[in-house]
Amino acid sequence: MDTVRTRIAPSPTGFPHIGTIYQVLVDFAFSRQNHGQFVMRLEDTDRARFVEGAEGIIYDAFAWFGLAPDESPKVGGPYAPYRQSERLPLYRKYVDSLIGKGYAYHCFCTRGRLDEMRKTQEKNHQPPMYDQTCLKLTADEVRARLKDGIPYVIRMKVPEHETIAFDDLIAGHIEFDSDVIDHQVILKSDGYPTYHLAVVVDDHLMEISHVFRGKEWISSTPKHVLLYRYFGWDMPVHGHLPLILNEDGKGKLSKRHGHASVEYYRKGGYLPEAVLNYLSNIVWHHPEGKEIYPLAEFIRLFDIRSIGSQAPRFDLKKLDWVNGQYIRALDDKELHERLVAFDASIGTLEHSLVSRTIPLVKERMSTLKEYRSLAGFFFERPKGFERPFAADVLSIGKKALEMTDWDHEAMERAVRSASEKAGIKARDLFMEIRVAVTGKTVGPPLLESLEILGKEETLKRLEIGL
RNA sequence: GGCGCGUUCGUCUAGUGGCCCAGGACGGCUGGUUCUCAACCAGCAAAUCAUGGGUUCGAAUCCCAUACGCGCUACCA
Repeated sequence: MDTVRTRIAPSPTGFPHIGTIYQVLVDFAFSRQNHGQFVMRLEDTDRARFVEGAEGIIYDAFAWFGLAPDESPKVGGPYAPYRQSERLPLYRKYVDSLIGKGYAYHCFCTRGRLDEMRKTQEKNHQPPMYDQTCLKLTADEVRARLKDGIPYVIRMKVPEHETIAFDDLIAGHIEFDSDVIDHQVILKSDGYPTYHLAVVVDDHLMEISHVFRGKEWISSTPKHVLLYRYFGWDMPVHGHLPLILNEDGKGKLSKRHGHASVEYYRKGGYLPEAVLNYLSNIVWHHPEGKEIYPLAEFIRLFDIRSIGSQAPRFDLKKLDWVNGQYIRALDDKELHERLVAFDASIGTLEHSLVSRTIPLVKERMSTLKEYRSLAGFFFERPKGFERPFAADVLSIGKKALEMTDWDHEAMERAVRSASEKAGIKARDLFMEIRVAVTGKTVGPPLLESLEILGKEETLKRLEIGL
């Protein structure tokens, strides 16, 4: 069997989309499962949408998830260059061969004419497609226009009344009537190829064996089938992944929604392995019904053919749960390191103090971001209080704590006996102390927290409360 | 409008003709451990398997139609 080679081809148009990572996960896992390579190619043919610096951000994102490509513009590889903008002469050469074989032609139609044409088609309830005006041009007419310097694009021809079929690894057998396939532009007037030409040429030249991409591409695939046929090349196996929908199920996960961007998860305190695990659950179902499993297990067990075809919604609540599971599975030392890596300001806090707070807040966190709100009171006095407190009750607590040894078991005995003596519920007394010391009505176990806070600081805060 | 794909609890799903009066997870609710929250444990509610027709002794599972949803329909990817 030939080597398995998968590829991701992002466009440098901004922060990477979580859908890209979802694809990378499949590419990566499939290539590892089959002892192949995973390639990254930069699809920077759209100069209008190009964003400076986006390429670096893409590497960062991949690295954060631990899904680094084996070949890329950055690390190079035997099929360089991996940036499409550096492969322009190549596309030109293949386009010329297509023209030579009569599978593509020059089109001199202006944007204005094209827009006009589409408008009329829409008005007449016809499918908006190129009307093939320039297909009728004679060789001499083409030569003359070229000589006059009239701008042009190259379009691919499409046979009439033919069924174009392909077998999709995920979606199964798909057929299209060639009459609904447009004479797609394959080379733009600026000399850049469109996606359709570039993807076919590059996937072939880079010896990509398996193409995984979102299902939105399925309607374009017949064009690619045709192109492979025109070139006389074998087509790689294609697998179209189900789209991920927005939380409300209306439309595919879009950049309008903040959580479509990888940045959202990084800044939100999510662990990359948890996000990957969640993404794995979207694309695949564990045979034992497990929902939490490491990437290695996904790579070992997942079956590309078992992927469903329906588009799931993105469920942030479930991601939070998965993330919480991963946080709780971390040992305290590792969680500490992760917190510092996530938020450098946590690294400036007293190290041993942070260490002691971690066991208390760990099971209360679903994201790293929550550490600050959960443990903030250890490091600074509350700036406000969620509710006022009863001074008389509080003074009972203060007296009890003043006289006790400073370990939480002794403190508990002291607080309980004080509340009994005063005829108030212990839980009410706990609550008053909690609000005065932490500013909040909920939080980590009170007495253990006070033990860490220290007697002096605790009493000082109670004093202020009175 | 055309073409393509899809439709099982609120959400993600298991399920490929009898083992399903449909199982699991998230979320919700109730109770327990407990100083609160969280966590953990126990339990509850929640799907006439989109609808209508077939096929079959038997259908969530196969076929057809309808409805709805999503995707594509650019010199964007």
